[in-house]
Amino acid sequence: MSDDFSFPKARHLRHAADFDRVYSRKCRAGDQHLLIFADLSPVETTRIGLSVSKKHGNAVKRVRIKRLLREAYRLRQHDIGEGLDLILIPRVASGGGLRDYQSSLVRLTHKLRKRLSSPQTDSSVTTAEQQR
RNA sequence: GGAGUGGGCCAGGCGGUCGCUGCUGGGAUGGUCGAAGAUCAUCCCAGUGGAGGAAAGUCCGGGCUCCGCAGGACACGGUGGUGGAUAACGUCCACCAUCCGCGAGGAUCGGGAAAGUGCCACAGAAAACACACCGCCGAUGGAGGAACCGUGUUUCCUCACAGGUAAGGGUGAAAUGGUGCGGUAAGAGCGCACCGCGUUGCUGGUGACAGCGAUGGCAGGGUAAACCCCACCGGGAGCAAGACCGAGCAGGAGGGAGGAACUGUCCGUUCCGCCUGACCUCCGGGUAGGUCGCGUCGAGGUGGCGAGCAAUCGUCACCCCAGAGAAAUGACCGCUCACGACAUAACCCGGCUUAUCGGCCCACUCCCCUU
RNA sequence: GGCCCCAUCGUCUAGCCCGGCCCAGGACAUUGGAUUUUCAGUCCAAGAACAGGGGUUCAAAUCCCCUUGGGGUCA
Repeated sequence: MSDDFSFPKARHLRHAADFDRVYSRKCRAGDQHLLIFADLSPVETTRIGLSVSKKHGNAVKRVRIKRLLREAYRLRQHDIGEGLDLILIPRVASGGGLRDYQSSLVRLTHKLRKRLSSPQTDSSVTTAEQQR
């Protein structure tokens, strides 16, 4: 499993309802390259969504940032683990490369996972189920 | 060799590893159908395809879809030399006119201002109506005066009264053809020559128009990207169009006194109901969402031949060439070179405009040098 | 993706339709001065803009075209 770096469509966050759920959870973390919203996923896998505003430039520049973010997740997905829904928002003036996005992604998701797991009980999944 | 004009083409290349996506073939797991098997969903393997010359801006035109529509007129909007091309166009081609360039060539929203209306600041006598004003003249007529071998139908002077003129009038973007000669009291196309303009005839051309001739002394400022007139064109909205399926919630019709959970059954308990209707069946509209529209067939591409000056058209052969949907072409490494610009299809085409690192090719013009 | 609208001093705006008196007017703000023992207030004065480029015209903030930057709307 650890040598599988594929990134199929099931790992994309695709529906407006999913985006609204993650945004309304209001659990976010950021550094100079990225801002990440997170929530526990109703499915077993981790899914990511991308939001790149028009302030980043024309379509070529925005699509390039999305590709870098997907590539960063693809290469480091085993350091992140399963069961999260993430929305990645790049900072406007960061100018980050692939390595910047990789390190930011891993560090911020670990922080977010700890924060999502900490309230009340140990088992994060059952907590999420009870809340839902 | 230098300077330049017009047109066309390319848009880094090769290799390796990981990854995304459409299609085809094979396989695995699960669901549905009575089996063989079919079909759907997910995944794996192999093969194969995978952005642009502007994909951009959305400035025009068309296809396509829905809505509207007997016909006509008006309004509104657009186009604007002529002829052709085209599905159509505000596009393209050829030609004409005007302007620019020594030239190859380039530019032009290029109908009408002798249909009408409006506007033309400041300056200027006057801004479109021809005069008036300042001027010039005063030949002719008039008034006054002077001269004389001459007493006159004489000559000269003055006035600016009648009158004649449009040469000139600092301006202005623009002022009633221009230059020259003659002519006159002063002047004036008043006369003449050349140029410009109008009318008209002939010739050439499909036509815009051109050439030649005759004739008229001359019409008459600019602005229509001001209203307008003329000719031609145009129904409206747009794939988030539109078609199909369709949870949930609410609604309607019929049935209806029970229904649901704890539990497989009975008992029991709890909850929701008993005409202000729980629950069941059916119905239409249709939200979230999904499928199609949507890329195997097109105003399609490549090559040949033919028609045409060309745009383009005809014909023959071959080819199938992106199809996503929070949205696919990327990441890393190595080599190489001119060290890589602008910029990512979203229903599809034909154009225009704008952005752009550079490189290559063809045709032509001018200047210089050598043979 | 389609359709539509807007752009004027630091800010809010007038002028645009119908071109000229516009090197663009007003309010608030800023700066300087006067008044006042000082501050506030009041009065006087100054600076400061037609998004950019091209065209039509004698003349453009205004008319036409292109570009840039904002905004709205349609599931």
